Amino acid sequence: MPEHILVAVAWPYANGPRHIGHVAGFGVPSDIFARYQRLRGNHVLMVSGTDEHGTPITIAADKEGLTPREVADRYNKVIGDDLYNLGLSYDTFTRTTTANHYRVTQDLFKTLYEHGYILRKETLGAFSASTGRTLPDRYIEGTCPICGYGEARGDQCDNCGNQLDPVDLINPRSKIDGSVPVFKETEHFFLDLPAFAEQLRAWIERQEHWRPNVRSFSLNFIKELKPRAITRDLEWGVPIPLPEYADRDDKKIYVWFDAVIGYLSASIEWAQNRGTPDAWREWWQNPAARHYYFMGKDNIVFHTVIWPAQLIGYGKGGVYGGAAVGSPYAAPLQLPYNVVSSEFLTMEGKKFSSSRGVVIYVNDFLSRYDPDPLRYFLTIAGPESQDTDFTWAEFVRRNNDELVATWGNLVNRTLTNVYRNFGSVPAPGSLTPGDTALIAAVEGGFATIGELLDAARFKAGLSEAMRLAALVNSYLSEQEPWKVIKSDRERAATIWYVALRCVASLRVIFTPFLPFSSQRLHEYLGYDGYIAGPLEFREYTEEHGQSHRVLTGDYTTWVGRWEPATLPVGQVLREPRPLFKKLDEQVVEEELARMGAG
RNA sequence: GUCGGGGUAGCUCAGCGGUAGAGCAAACGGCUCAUAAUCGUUAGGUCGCGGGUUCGAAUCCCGCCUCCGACACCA
Repeated sequence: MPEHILVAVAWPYANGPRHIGHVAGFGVPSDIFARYQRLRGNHVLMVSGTDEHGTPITIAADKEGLTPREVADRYNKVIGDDLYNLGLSYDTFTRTTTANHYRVTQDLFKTLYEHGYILRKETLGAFSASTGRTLPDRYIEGTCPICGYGEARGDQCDNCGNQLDPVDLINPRSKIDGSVPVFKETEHFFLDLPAFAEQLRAWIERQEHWRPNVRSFSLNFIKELKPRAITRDLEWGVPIPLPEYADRDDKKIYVWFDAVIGYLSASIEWAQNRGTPDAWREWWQNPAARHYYFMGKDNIVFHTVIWPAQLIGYGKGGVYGGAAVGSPYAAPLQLPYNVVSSEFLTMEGKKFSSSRGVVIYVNDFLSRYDPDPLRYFLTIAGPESQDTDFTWAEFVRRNNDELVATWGNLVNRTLTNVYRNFGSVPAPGSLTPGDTALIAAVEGGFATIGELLDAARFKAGLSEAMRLAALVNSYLSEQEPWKVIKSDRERAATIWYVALRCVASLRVIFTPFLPFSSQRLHEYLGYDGYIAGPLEFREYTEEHGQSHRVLTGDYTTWVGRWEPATLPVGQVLREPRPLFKKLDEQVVEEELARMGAG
């Protein structure tokens, strides 16, 4: 029976282009998972969007002489294009500046406030004397009151490591323009996390299927919960939905509070856009639905503690918590089923840093290389369970010696031989025990690799798929059908049939990992339709007349099934071409020189 | 500083209580259908250091060295 699976992907922040470390953490793993679940026949809803509020966007806007909205527009487009070009199959990739998102965010805020889970408190905040804007602690520097270090930050001294309060800095100044900050009392709203501590602890303890680091980190985190500020003195954000703040433009909901709500608001938008406004409830109010969240390790507590607290506190309240007329679903909004966090990717041994030129942007990468080799590398050598290193030498090697040599070559030698000698799927004679053993081994991959993907073990899944491909190469070397065909055409036809049938099944197995090349293989083998087709952008206009672009696709028409391929004898093959390109070793030096120059 | 995660073959990584693994690189051999691709064999590690628990530890515990993260207004 098909299940409802929500694939909730971290929202990339729209203050600049994203680098390959970002998509390694949230993008590629979530897409492998979603594509696999669709092949299984499950009802997948994969949502995300660009995260467009917060101080870093306003700072980027000041720097570039633009409005925050213009910055968000620019990078929403860049990031959306990147995800499209990588083949990340979102059902809805939207943005946090839609009217829909504002509406949902304000409903959650208002409902939590009415339920008593949002507290008001006066705090001392730092403001820039020149612009009047809030200065986040980390944008203030001065002399450390403890060790005397001259360039301590407002939140922490990098010299002695002590946590600081910006009020205590000697000679504080703004890191942005050098002016002396002004400190004044300001009211803020706090999410009462301690109120949820016991429920959260009990809930997290039950999640034994979570990765151990995610679970223990979260349990540790909730030992010392304090109310957490969810508003900021900032003009760029979702307005606070209380009458006394209706006319004020200096205080907004904090970006983190609204960004996680995006998972819900994007689901609602998806349902609205396809003309079935209540369809999102099949995922959010269906107790049997499972929600998987994908993100980098820096985001864990937002998804295991803060967002669940928001959902628990919202309960069955508000506009979206209750039952819809005629809907069979009335349960409270679903909590995460699994929170899959990745570690970090480093670059030639160093931490990514755009300011220091240690960076490879997705769009730059894809302007010179194909998406599947990048997806391959980020899966087989990605930061799934620990930090891993990207080097150009390793990328070229993985591409040439693994992807091209093992899988690409198996496909190419099989298709080329069959196409040339038979033109269509040859009729096999009787199969030997060796033939059936190979077929059984490859087809067993649907069970073993399926289990690995269900458990979000993508690296192990892809390794196993590669092992199966190598098995078929080994079979061909042993059987030598190119020799056999000279004396026994029927036996040669049988060998090629066996190899081709294995390739046809591997085509399905590789689809979640390598959708672009799998689609081409699908066509070469003579199949019709999409096993992994194109994505599309659609433009939607909201009630206030503003429109925005959504990345989506018509995935229900795709034809793949996560099961051994049927390969009809006589199916006519299309002329094959190599699936992947071998890269020249020179690429390594060129890319390193490019990075040095940038 | 506090908390957490790493340190395993030349390289990149898996294993996480029961005789040390994979891929690549290296050496040798086979094949020549295939993008000079492939297949087989061999070699290669006192599993960061020092203690401890255990019949038995890379795997659990303690200490140390080292690298990397998180630590509320950095998404």
